[in-house]
Amino acid sequence: MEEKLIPDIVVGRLPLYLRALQHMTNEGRQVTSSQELGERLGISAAQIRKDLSQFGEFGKQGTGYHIDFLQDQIRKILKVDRVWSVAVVGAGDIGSAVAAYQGFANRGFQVTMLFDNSPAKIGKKIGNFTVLDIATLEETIRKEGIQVAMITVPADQAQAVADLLVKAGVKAILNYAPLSLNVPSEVRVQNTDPATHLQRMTYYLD
Amino acid sequence: MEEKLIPDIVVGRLPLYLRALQHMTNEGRQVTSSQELGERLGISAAQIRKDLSQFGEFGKQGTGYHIDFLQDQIRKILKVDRVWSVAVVGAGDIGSAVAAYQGFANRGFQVTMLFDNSPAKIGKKIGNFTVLDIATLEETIRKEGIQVAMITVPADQAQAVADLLVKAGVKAILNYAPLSLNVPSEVRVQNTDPATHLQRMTYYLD
DNA sequence: TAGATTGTTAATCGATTAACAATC
DNA sequence: TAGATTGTTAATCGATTAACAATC
Repeated sequence: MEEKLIPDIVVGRLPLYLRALQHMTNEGRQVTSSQELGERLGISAAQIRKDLSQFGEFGKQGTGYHIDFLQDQIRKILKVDRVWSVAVVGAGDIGSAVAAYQGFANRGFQVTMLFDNSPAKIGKKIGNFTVLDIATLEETIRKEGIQVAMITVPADQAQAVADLLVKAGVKAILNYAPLSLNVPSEVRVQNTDPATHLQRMTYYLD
Repeated sequence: MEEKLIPDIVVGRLPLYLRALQHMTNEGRQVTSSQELGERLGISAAQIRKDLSQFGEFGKQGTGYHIDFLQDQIRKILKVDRVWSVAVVGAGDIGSAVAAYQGFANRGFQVTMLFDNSPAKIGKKIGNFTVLDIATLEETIRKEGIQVAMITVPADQAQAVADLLVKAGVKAILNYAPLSLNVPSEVRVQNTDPATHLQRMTYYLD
């Protein structure tokens, strides 16, 4: 049923559109246009229309887009019209922070497990989570059918954790460790490394 | 002295090259090639050579690149051959975690200040930091000449904080709040929103 | 109707890759 | 020397933008 091949760069912009639309809903807005969306996001109106047109016709000439309707459509496209269970591996500062993060609500995700390998942490409470033993990760994740995980362990353990997650059936990994993970091509990885992000900006400073 | 205009997408890959080279150094390696780097990073060898050639000739035919030398060159290009002072605004879970993050060492950054607006936090110790009053932000950042900051406040306060940082002279912002910031064109922003990253991957799941 | 804005096509622009002479 | 790998050019590929007929 997936007819067309959509460029990944287009898929990558949809979450930004969705976020802006949710923001507009919070402001009590009903209708928007490609131009307004573009101004908010720093993206051209033509590009937004082109991106959306890959998936269907969601607007009306002369009027624009109904915000609620477009939101629903993008949620379906991105498959965040449901709640994905997320496992967090690594109960350090970052892992604890993302496990407690309030920002996943209404965006399609709920952290349901927090793993670590440290005997000092296993079994202890961190926020609402009881830290689980990483030795039980594969079995637990497979049993629950979890497909989404975040890696928040130190760099030297991240690849081993990734291997374990892949073995357990995880198909999408958000990696906070500062290195490039090696995974099979059917597994998606997104990296978020604060030093890398900052280094990308210092080039432009004096 | 900046002769050529370098595409931002090229600048964005340099931190990845640098990270891989640092990793190789840790493994005790001396020499690498565009092919090896490419395999590690999932980038074509041709692209790596092309990217590097924008800045100079760093390799030798038949041999490849001296890792230490190339690292030094990229550090200079990215201006991380020095240590940038970084201000963190927002002393919640995420702000506290990035303020304590060990991964900035040797990558050009040191968090030196942690701000918040909550009377319950101001003056208290969080890790090695005494939380500073956001009311003093502009003056303090300007006096110290800080150009790099991270925003880790809730979404509804992020734009106001960004405005304040820009007024204080900050030129590079790493934004953890889930919204698009509006800043003048001379200020760089990088966004990192876990829900957005995850939504970019669920499209490919079943 | 007049004005606004979509969806789409064609044109432009930019990025990636392939190929190879140069040379270590 | 023979083999390897660079830096660079030209070709290819893909993404963005401009423009406009369709139509609400």
